[in-house]
Amino acid sequence: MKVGTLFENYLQAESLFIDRSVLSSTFIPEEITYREEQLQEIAKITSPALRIERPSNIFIYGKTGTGKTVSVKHILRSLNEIATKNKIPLKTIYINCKLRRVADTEYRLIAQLIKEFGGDIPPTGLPTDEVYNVFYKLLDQQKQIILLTLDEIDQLTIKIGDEILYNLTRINAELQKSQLSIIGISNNLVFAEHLDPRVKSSLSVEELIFPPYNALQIQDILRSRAKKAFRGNALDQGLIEKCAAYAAREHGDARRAIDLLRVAGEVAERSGASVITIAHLDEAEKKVESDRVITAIVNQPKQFQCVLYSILLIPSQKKNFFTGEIYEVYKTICKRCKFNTLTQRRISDILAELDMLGVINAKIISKGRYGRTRDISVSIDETTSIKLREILEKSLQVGE
DNA sequence: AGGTATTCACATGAAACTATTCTCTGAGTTAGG
DNA sequence: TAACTCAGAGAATAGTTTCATGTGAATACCTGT
Repeated sequence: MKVGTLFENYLQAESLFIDRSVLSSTFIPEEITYREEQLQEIAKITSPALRIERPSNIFIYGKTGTGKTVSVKHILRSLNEIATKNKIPLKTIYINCKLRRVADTEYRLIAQLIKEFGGDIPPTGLPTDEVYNVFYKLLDQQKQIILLTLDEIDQLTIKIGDEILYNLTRINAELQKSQLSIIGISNNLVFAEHLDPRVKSSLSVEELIFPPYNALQIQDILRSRAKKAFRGNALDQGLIEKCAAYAAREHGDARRAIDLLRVAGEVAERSGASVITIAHLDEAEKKVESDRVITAIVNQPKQFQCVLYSILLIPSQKKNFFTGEIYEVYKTICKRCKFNTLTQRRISDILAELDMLGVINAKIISKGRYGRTRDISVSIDETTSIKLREILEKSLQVGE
C-alpha cells in the first residue's frame, strides 16, 4: 500500500466543517439570542464607564451554559471598541477564578491582575501585601476606569474565603485617579448568602439572573451556530432536536450542547461520513463524557489515582461498597506499589472529591448500629472504566 | 409494646505540619583599578 | 571598590496529619402494662 493512500481518503472527503471554531467554547457570536434583556441591562449598568464614571458593581447568577460568560464578554468587547474609538481610558479585565494555577488564590489573582497591566510578579516568594502595593501603584498610574470581571467567583470564595473580595471592593477608597468596578459571575444561585454582609452589600448592588434555556431556544442557538460551522446539509434530520433534548436534560446547558455537536461532527468526519447522523451523536455523547472523566483523573495526584484504582478493582462482584472497604483495598495497593498509605481522614476527602467529579456516586447513609459511612458506586460506564483502569495501571505502575 | 439510651463507623472541621519552590538580603569572596 | 556568589530567612502552596467533634438510625436496654 502506498503511504499516500493513508491520507487520500481524508483529502477526498470534503470536510464537514466550514469553521470549527464557531463551536469552540471560546467563540463569542456577533449576536446572542434570547438574552436581549440581560444584555440591555448589563449595557445600561456599565454605560457610565464610557463617561469615565464608575459603574455599579454587578452580580450575575445562572447555571452553567446559560450564556453568562458569553454575554459579559460580548459587552466587554463592545465597550472596548467604543472606548478605543473615542479614546476613553477604559480597561476591561476578564479573569476566570477557577483556572488552577492562574487565579485560584488571593496571591495569584492579584498577580494575574498585575500581569494584565503589563507588570510582572514572581509566582511565589513575595508577601501578599507587597503584591497589593504593586497593584495599587500600577492602577493609580493614570486616570482610568477598570471593569474587572471575575468569572466563577464562587469557586474563589470556597477556596480562600471572601477577604479578597472585601479588599477589592474597598480598593476604590485607596485609589486617587482610577476607579474599579466589579462584575461577578457565579454558577451558584445561593452563593451570596454565605458571604460577609459588607462584601455582599457592596458587591451585589445590581443583580442579574440568567434563566436556563429551554429545548426550543437551544435548538435555535444550535441552528445558528451550525449554519456557520458546517457545510449545508451536513446534518441529518432531527439531529439538532436530539442534541437540544440532551442539553435540556442537563438543565439547559447550551455549552454542552454545542460541545456535543462539535464532537459529533468530528466523530462523523473521522469515520468518513458525509452526513452527521444520530448514531454519531450518540457516540459523541459517550466520548464527551469519557474524555471529561479521563482528563479530570489524569491531572490528579498519584494518591488520588491510587484511591480511584482501588475503587475500580472492587465492583466486579459488588455494586455498592463503603469507605472502610475501599480503605482496606487501598492499603494493599499502596503496599504493592510502595506508596506510603494515607490516613482514612484523607481518603474520606478524596472520595468526596471523586464524587464531585462525577466519577463515583457517593451518598452518606447511616447503617444504624453499624455506623455511618458513604454508600459508593461507580458512575461511569464499562468501557470508560476499563480504559481508565489501564491508564491508572500505567500511571501507578502496578502489574496485576 | 413503647420509649429511651447506646453505639458504631465513619463524616466533617480546624489547625498545624512538611516539602517544595521561589524571592530577597546581606555577608563573604573575587577581580579589576 | 564594584561585582559576584551563596547561604539563610521568609513566603506561598499543595498535600497531608492530628486532634476534636458531629451524626443518623439500628439495636440494646428499660419500663410499665
